[in-house]
Amino acid sequence: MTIKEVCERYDITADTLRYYERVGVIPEVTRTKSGIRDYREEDIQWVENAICMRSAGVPVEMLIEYVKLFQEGDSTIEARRNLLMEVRVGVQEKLCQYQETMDKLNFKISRYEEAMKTGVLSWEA
Amino acid sequence: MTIKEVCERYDITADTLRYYERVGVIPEVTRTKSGIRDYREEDIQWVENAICMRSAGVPVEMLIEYVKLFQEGDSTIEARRNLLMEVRVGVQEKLCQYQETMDKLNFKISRYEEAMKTGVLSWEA
DNA sequence: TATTGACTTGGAGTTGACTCCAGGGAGTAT
DNA sequence: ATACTCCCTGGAGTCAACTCCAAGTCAATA
Repeated sequence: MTIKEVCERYDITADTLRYYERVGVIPEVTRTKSGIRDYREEDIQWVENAICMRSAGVPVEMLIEYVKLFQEGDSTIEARRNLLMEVRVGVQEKLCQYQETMDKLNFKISRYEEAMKTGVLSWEA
Repeated sequence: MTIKEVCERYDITADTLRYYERVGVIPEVTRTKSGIRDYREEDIQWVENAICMRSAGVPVEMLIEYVKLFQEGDSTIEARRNLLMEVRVGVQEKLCQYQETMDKLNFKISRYEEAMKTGVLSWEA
């Protein structure tokens, strides 16, 4: 799979994909003999993973750390699990904040709808 | 309430509070006659709101727009509701992505726990 | 009244995560 | 074999959102 196909499939730019590889958010991608990236199944799994984690705000730093540990082999299993658990704490916290904000937004919007129907606005902010 | 007290209460820096005010994420804060910020109930409501929205990744730009509309008065009620609905779409989308990432993390972590118990690792990434 | 510590401003600097670009190679269609 | 479109690299540039700083003011205490 060429870089372009991956871009289209995941709606991400080629620059970002190359950047991820360069800094180590994903391991080095398979290449053709002339040096062109040829994303195999495994490479794509890493790309998918990176996109998923980044979409939840997991810092690039942590993804790099994970890949590094992964490449060190089975002796880092526990360290990887610990890292994932640390990531999870952060994501869970953010998830709660997003939910709280959703609640607040729903409340505010309903007040606005009310105000628009009745013409009454008994509040601020 | 002094800026320091607000900082401590919301675990935010004074620089950030001043920045929010400067760019218009919150309206101008009440001052003492000598020009020192004295956060009143209403000011604090705005601060709380800003922190909540920012914690869900709502762009500063949108908060500024909201405050601007608010200050234009009742004629902008509908515009404000529309803005909030636009914000809600973004937050909802992010909320889903966070949930998806949580699921993935839980799955990965459980696989690691499994591997640590059994010593078997039949997977990658 | 002198020091201390918190407050003020405007502007410059930092950070994380991309995003763009110049200069050059490669593979296919005409 | 020329054009066209894609690909490559290393490095510089951009952007949002802070974060820091210098230089000065203010208020409470020794």
